[in-house]
Amino acid sequence: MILSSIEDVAKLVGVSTTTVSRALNNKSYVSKKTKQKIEEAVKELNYVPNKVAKSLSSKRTNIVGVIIPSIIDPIYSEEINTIEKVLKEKGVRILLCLCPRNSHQYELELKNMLNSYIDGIISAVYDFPVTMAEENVPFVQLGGGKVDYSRKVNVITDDYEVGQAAIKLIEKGKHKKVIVQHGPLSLSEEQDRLDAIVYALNGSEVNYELQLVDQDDPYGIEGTQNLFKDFKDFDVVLSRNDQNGYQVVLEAQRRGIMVPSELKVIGYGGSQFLANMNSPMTTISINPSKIGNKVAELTISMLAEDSKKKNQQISVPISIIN
Amino acid sequence: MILSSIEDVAKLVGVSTTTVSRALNNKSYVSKKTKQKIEEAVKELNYVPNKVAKSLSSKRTNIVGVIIPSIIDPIYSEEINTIEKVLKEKGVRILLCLCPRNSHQYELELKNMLNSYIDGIISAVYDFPVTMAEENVPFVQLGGGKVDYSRKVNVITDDYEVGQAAIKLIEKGKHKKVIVQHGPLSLSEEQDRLDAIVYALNGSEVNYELQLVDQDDPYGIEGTQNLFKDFKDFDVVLSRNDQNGYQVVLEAQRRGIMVPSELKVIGYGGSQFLANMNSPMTTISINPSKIGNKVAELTISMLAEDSKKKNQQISVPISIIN
DNA sequence: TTGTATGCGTTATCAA
DNA sequence: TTGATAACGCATACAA
Repeated sequence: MILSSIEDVAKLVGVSTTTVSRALNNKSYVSKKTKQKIEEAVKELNYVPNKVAKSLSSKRTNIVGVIIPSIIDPIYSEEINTIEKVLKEKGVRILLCLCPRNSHQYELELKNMLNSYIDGIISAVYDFPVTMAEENVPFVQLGGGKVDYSRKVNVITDDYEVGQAAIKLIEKGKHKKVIVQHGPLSLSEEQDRLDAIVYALNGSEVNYELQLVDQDDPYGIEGTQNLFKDFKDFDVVLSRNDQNGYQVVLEAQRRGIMVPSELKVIGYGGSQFLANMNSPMTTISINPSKIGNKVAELTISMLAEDSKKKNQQISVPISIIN
Repeated sequence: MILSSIEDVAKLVGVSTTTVSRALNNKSYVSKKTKQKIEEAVKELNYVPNKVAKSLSSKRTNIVGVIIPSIIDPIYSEEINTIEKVLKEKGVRILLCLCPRNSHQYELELKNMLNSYIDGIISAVYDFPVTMAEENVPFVQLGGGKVDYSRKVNVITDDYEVGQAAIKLIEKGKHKKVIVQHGPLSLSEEQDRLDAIVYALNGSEVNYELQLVDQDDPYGIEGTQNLFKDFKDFDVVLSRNDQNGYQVVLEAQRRGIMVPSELKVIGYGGSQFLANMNSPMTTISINPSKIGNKVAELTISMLAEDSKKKNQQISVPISIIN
């Protein structure tokens, strides 16, 4: 494809590229006459400024990298959906990068993004110490359950709140045994949330057991099989996410177990997608759209200020979906 | 953030930038000695080549723009998931752009992407005549039901197949009335698929009615309400997508209608996400992961060949999920 | 095997 | 109000 450059426009009008640049960017004074001529030439040549060149000069791309572990998970879909829309309004676009939580791929991805096309990073993958690379870019941590002061900006869901919500949903003395599902505890996010939940459960004398569920089980199928295979006599499941909760409900129904009367299933997530599935579980919603909104706002302000000093830790309140 | 440039490396080693460039890109011969020195300097300075500069010079970004109407829809999530992974292996990254099907936003988005950061476009939004802009970029049409020869590369689901599959699922003479859901017919994709289905239904003397469902009803809630409000005595629903199908099943169950014995619900889509929801509907799966794979492959080959001449229209077969 | 000069398209600085 | 020149960081043609 042959594209016209600013020089083509300049030649056509008979001015310098400087003048064209000024006219198009409304910098300093350009006479109305030449400005008009330039605009005509732009149309005639179908000229569009080359953003790569612009970026090389300005050191700005108006692109942010977004790193998430999965786009299949409706929580992330919903967050990304909001983030993209809000950022777009501000002329910021997103470079999407899928990266497992615990892999060394992350460092590569990060390094790849740095010194490249991005003005900042939004990442839901943060289970690593802050690297030097990361340190020098506007970085927004998307999600997590504990404020991480080593990172400049976090938008989290307070694990303590989650624990307290869980204990409120589990009426004391009424249940025999709670199964608490969790992902691999090598991931700080998993460990933190589990800690908060266990803390809450211990505080209210509830009998519970832990179930480790695999990371690579996006639909909660395997976790559910194992739940019913490995555990007995439970009447509450605090599932790792709504997908797992949904499957637990399905399996319970297959086995003729009434939900929630005989088995209470508590989900975690609260994406609109699963909320509309009408599963008889109760869900602790992290309000993904709100999180997305906050993340986008903070990203915008970080980019605008061009000062990486301002630390902000924001916790988006949870809510309960029945 | 202060980044080191190729010149910093060159100075440190005491060679020219040309030599450094050659050493790092393995072009022509560089003595082992200097090469080693350069590598050390790179490490010391934590040098990473600036991709923007690289792109300005090479006219290549290794980024493709991906335009889809929604990331909430699991069909697109699943496609994007595959596309991102396959492209990543080849060093290609994706700029994600959400854009409604029928809005004029599309032209803006397209223009915005052109002359900017992308080597090509993958788009599930194609309900417009081919614009001049689009014409000059490697363009892959993601989805659709009819080969569109005006576009260079399509990966589609053959509407005819869909119609034939539908008619096979609707046993002749056994059903009273089929409701065929469809989106706004101003969208060619909707019109084409409906045509194919109607053609199939007419050919087998099945009684049917059409229901227009809103585009902005991502979970199929409203469409389902209207279905039961506006139509009577139907015993098959050919839903617009799995989300609608799922909701129809839910509402039927609420009303005490047995699915599928009293009401047969046929979904369309076949994302793993919904397939795992265990809804008693039958789904015509377009096999989104396969589509994503094909799209990614074709994209890679288009970019590699750097020749936009080769037209390819590929139809990914459907399958039935029970 | 290495270096010089030039170009990629734009913006900013300094002059006129 | 306009223009010449340098700079952004890298790659390549041409020389040496």
